[in-house]
Amino acid sequence: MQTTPKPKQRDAEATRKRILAAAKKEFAKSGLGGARVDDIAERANANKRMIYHYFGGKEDLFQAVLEEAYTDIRTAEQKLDLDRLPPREALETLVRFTWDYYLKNPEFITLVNSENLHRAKHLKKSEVIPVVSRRFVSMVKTLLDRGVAEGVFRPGIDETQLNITIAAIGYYYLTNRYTGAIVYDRDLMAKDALEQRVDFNIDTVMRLVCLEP
Amino acid sequence: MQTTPKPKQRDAEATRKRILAAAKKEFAKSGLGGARVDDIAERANANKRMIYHYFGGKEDLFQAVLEEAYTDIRTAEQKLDLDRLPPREALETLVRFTWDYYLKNPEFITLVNSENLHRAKHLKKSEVIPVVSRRFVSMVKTLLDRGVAEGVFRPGIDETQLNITIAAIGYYYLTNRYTGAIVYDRDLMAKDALEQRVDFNIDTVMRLVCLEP
Amino acid sequence: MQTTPKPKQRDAEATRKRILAAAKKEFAKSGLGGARVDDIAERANANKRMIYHYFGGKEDLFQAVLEEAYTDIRTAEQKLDLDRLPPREALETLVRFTWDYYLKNPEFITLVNSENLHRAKHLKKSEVIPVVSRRFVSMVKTLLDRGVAEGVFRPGIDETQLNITIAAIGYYYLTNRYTGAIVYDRDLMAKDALEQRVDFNIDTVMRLVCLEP
Amino acid sequence: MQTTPKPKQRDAEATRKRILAAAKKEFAKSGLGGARVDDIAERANANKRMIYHYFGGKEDLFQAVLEEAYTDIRTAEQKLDLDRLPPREALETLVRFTWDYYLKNPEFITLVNSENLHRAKHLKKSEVIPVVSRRFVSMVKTLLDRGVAEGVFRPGIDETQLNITIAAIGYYYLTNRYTGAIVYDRDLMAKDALEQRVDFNIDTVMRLVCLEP
DNA sequence: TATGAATGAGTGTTCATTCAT
DNA sequence: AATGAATGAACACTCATTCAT
Repeated sequence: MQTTPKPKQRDAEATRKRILAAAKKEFAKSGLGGARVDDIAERANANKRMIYHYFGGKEDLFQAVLEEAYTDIRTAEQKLDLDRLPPREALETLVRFTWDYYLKNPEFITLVNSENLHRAKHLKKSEVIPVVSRRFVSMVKTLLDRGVAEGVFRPGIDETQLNITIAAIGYYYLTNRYTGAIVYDRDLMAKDALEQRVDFNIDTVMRLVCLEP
Repeated sequence: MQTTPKPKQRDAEATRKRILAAAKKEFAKSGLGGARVDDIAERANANKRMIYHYFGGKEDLFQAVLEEAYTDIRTAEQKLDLDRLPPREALETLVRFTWDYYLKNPEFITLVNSENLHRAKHLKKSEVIPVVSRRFVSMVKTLLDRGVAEGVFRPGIDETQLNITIAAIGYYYLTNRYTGAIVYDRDLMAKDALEQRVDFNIDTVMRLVCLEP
Repeated sequence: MQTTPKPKQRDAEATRKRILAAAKKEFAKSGLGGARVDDIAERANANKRMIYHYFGGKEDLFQAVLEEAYTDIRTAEQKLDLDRLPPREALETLVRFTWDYYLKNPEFITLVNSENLHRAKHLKKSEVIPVVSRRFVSMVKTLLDRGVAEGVFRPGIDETQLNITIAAIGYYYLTNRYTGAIVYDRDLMAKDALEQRVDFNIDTVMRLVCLEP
Repeated sequence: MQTTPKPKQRDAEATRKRILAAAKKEFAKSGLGGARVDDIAERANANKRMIYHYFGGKEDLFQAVLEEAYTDIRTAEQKLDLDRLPPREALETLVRFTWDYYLKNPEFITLVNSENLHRAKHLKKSEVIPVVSRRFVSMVKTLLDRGVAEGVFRPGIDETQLNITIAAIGYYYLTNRYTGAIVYDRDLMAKDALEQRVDFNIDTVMRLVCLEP
């Protein structure tokens, strides 16, 4: 297993971060139940005992990983600064960003799947998730309102339904790429396949939202 | 735990079916790694040894469950008999069916997620999956061609991309309903929410595929 | 560690008994917290897993051991058949029996100490203990009443206080024999020391209970 | 957990005392094996490292606690100044004191039990215990001799047997109060129960020792 | 076909203790 | 003197699987 080097000794914050990063990878690879505390410690180049020292236990560590994962994507979305773009460009930017983010951060998808297998038990306990989520939803709501006001978006589109659809068409393709490769007998991760998919998704959303696609 | 009654003694086929049904529930609830062989045996009202007798082991049992799950949905799709309907009705029927099937068979989604966590390891070994999959893909391909020929569908739509999108917009909503409830601060499983979603999905697909939505 | 031979293979009841006997020794030697499940399994010549199979867990096993220990001493007391003896002989018999039992069954004392360290948590859950205890107390009560009626015992002696004192003067001597040996600078377990003690205890109780000691 | 305030920084002796007091409570609550070094440090409001600095280790700390506990009770006994009282009053005073001391210092009993579980391993290493013990035994011996000389005590009573009995009838009642409450189906720690017991104990000893009880 | 006892490798977690500052 | 990060051995307990009947 790939391990992160221990930069200096006795650096509490660094150890904590190494554990968190290692845990993200292991949880993404094997899920909450399948991940092994030993493996996380080994990958983090840390003593297993430190996991309990810093996080309390495996599930608390999983919650910390989840919170970080959600905070990261929500932060990146805010940085898109959609307000500066015309509605159509902003919408396309969001769809493409969502796709790219899932593609470059495959752990996010697996972590979310794992959390849903456990019925969002850990997310429910989180205090930070509702905060960042609200900001995200209102960002899209603002965009929709602006597009309607400017006469380019259809009115009456629910921002939650749209959010879910934008996520769904990228997320599903990637999370189910292994079974999908067999069912559709295709290499879904080939370069052209990925480009074809993101174009298809942008087209799907544009036709759904815009008055003149 | 709910157990299935043992109807008569020494009924080989019945025992096999009870085990399969129990395994589907347990695997759906906890994933491949999280499901317990003991629990499956208990739920099936069968001796644990029988699982090894009939299926070989936990992973073989999982493969059998998966194959059945895929065969079931593919069989149900064929029964839709889309050929008898005009293209637009056929397409809407397919979208609605997909949604309803996921809703009524929530195990399917969790099983597929679990299999993707394991990179389709078991599906790869299956001989029946490619057969039923091909039939499904060609069914949609036929529908698309028919719609184009009749001048109601846009030409050039890839049947795999469409299939994936139809699945995605239902599947994602349901598999991520627990985290979704928190992120969007809504009861995604309320009756109106479900109705609203299927309508939204049909609208999405119609706008994507039809020339005059 | 001394292990009990495994007489025949696949004898459920025998395995259960071997585990129970081994557990009694280990719990007596090290207390509930100090005893090791591995050591119990090894001593019982059984697989560790069997402990969980038959008893559920370490604490349940401890409770089973305790219940057996209490039932054993209470059963032995009933076999004294004090009713057939004149009151004074019966009383002396009881005091001597109590001493001898503690001496020959040193685990009993350590188990009870351990249970008291845990505030009788396990005894509280037991259903059998109250039953056998009541029978024991009423046995002594009957004896006291008979002695008073026959004019040989002082009236007004509380049977619980007497029971506790009879137990105390033997139990304390034996449970504290290690620190006692240092404090009193004597070998408290030498043959004469033991004989001297039981005589002293009988004398103590006789002077306490009888009208003419 | 209740912590002792840290009065000033860098007060070596105070830190040592806080640790000792905290250790006594934790060892009394959970025994030597069950007590946690972390908990002791936390309760003492001291750094865990200090325990090793001042005492060497957990077992050395336990020995220090034990030595203090024995020294305390022996010192308190000396303060009774039994020589100033007539023999019968002196004896009653001793019995009552022993009871009261156990009642007010319940840690003493649990510590002694714990030490006996470990076969007096730590007491054996102590140099102070034999000294204070000898003084205690000779105090009672002197009392017995005086009583005999004054014609109020029976001659020939062994001071060690008497000491053990005086301790036993109080100690056993209190250390086994949890199991006792279940066996005798009584609240052994109720105010009247305690008063009744000390009276019973004094009566027991008086009848044992005095010529005319 | 069916049963339930038995197994050994592993799980997350806890512990007393030591190291570096 | 004092701190808190770090360690490795152990701990109770669990698991899929096999054996004996």
